[in-house]
Amino acid sequence: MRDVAERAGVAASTASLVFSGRGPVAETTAQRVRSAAAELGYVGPDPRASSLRRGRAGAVGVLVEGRLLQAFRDPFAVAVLDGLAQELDAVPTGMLLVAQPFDEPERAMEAVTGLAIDAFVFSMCGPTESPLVDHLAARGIPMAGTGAPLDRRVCQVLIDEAGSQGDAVRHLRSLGHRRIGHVTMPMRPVVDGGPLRPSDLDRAVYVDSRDRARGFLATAGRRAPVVEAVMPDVEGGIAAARLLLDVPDEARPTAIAAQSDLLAAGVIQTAAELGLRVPDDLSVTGFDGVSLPWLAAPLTTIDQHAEEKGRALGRLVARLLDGVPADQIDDVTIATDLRIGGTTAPPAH
Amino acid sequence: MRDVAERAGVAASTASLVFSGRGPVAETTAQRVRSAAAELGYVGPDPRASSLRRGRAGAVGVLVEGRLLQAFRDPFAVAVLDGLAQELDAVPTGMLLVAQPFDEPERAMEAVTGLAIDAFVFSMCGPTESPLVDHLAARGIPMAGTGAPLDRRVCQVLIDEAGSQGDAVRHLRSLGHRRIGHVTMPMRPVVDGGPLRPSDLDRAVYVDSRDRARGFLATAGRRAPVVEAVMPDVEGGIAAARLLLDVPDEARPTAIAAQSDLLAAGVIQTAAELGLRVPDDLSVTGFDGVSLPWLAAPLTTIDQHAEEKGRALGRLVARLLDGVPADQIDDVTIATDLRIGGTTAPPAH
DNA sequence: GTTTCGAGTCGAATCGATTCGATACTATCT
DNA sequence: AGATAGTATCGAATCGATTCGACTCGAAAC
Repeated sequence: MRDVAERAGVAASTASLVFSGRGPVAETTAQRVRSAAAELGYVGPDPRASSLRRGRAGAVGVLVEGRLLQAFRDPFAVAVLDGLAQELDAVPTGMLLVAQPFDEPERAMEAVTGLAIDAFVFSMCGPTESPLVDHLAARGIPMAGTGAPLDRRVCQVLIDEAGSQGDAVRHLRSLGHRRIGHVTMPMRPVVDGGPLRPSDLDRAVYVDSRDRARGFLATAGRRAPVVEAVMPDVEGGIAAARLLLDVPDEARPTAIAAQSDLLAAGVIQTAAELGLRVPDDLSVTGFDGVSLPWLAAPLTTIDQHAEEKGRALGRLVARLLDGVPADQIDDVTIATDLRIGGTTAPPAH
Repeated sequence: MRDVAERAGVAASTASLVFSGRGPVAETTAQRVRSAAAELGYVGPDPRASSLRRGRAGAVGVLVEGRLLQAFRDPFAVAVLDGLAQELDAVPTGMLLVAQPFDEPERAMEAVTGLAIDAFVFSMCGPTESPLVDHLAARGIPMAGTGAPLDRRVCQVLIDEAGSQGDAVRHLRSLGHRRIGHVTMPMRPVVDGGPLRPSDLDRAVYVDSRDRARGFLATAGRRAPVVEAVMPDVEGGIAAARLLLDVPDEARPTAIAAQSDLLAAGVIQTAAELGLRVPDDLSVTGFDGVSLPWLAAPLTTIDQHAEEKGRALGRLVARLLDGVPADQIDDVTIATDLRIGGTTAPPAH
């Protein structure tokens, strides 16, 4: 920029004003600077230097737990991210993906340590605690999340997990179902899956799965069968559903409430494999309210307005970037809606 | 850092050596510096300053065309990104998402202008040209892509689009199919969709869709019916398939080659709606080779090894970051494989 | 005819590290 | 003892902008 300024016959500070657009510059001077820049092939201030001086990097970190491939397999995760992107785009601020492998969480630390970011987002509900929080707090980087990590330094966008899951179960009960099963998402980064006892919930580190399971038990009864999926995807739903459905008729639930739409899709597929018709022989509810155009019938589900959730998160981040201290920002709660589709009906008998 | 150095009784340069780990420092000195840092609550060098001095930002830009929600709906896109992330994680380098809305492509320019990045990746095959290329080249930022933008300053990871699509068609022909239809991805950012004439291909800006269509026509015959989908997703496939299948029996193709697995899923769904059995009444091939666990039968498809493609891209980026000039790096071509599943069979009559 | 004002410009300080060459000191070898 | 090598540390220059207060100058106000 120094060269450009020299060539235009102005001080470097004036050239800076031309490029940044703040401060008064005569139009003729600006022209001269711009043409000097063009002649020298200068394409604008170096973002690195600009970022140092301004104290702004123009990007926020976004944590992705596990592998991208797996994290983004869920349309819900992507929808939240999309909403977040919409709001951040207006700031404007970029999104810097930070991977946190399940097997070596400290990798995320190393990555974050060297990254120039203005804020950090835990966009998916991950573990209740994270070493990142202390580090970021020490660096003065504000944080936002959706339920986790549980720390008052992290601003949250929440939903009523337990209550919403209860809504789904109440819908099933109102249809007449009494034997209702539950398929949960994993309760921690790596799980074996399989039947879950109520007491197991106390060791959960993923609050969303845990609280939904609690909501389920509170509404369906503490003896209702609960199975934890190994992964929160269709395959996970298939495997979990087999445990619930591949049993003698009299023991089989007449309805299954799954903790996500993807899991519900797996349940539906397993039902088909076992010759059970949905909703005639088995009612299925999901959770999330994402679009799954490949399902034959629209899913009965709890719509948690993923995109809006992401936007709310983005607005929180925008306020944090504006300098509002985290402790002056109230957590936001998004309302959820029971959306009745074609996968629930009264039980056959 | 100055304060930390002072407190530890060393020069700032020595403290820097302690934190960066390069250069010899006596263990006792290092200890002193570290404990001084701990006492002062210093958590390491400011990435912004470090980035300015070192000339490295520790992040690469990744272009996302359109909205995240839509771009990441395709597991193929995510798988490529995942492979990319794997390699970049080893560098290590973060991924900075840069959105390029269909309606205002210049937004991407503004975003990129202010971002500190060391390289740029066009991970999905986008338009043949992009204004970003000139800008990034001027800033000396190396670029890599998968087929687009077509510019010798952009290193490419490619597949044989036309030949691979031809493989799928040859498979169908070898089964005895003679009336074969084709469902293409969009040929430009915004399209109306619908029947496509061979001459339309000359106006395409997405090279992958175009070349696959050319490969199709070369193998299936230039009069074979081709329909362009409005979006490269399941819904797009459904709508396109209706145009091909909802016709009198004698005009209906006995097989459809889709340009992506998602489109193929849409074709299969439409077939079901119309009472056509797959593969008995209609054979369907996809393209990509991604995992779609919600499909009843495994799809016959062209596996283009998405994750490996992403990793190859990542390795290219790693070399560029190592300082190898773009013109010294040869384009990489990934081999594709025809993977025969349960959606193709000889025609009924 | 002075004062006041504001637009436009500039110089210098600053953001917070990294790096290079110089220097001091210790250990090893002849 | 003197040369040689190697280790540890330091000072100063540098990366490339941004920002603040000071300054100039012409026009408007009194």
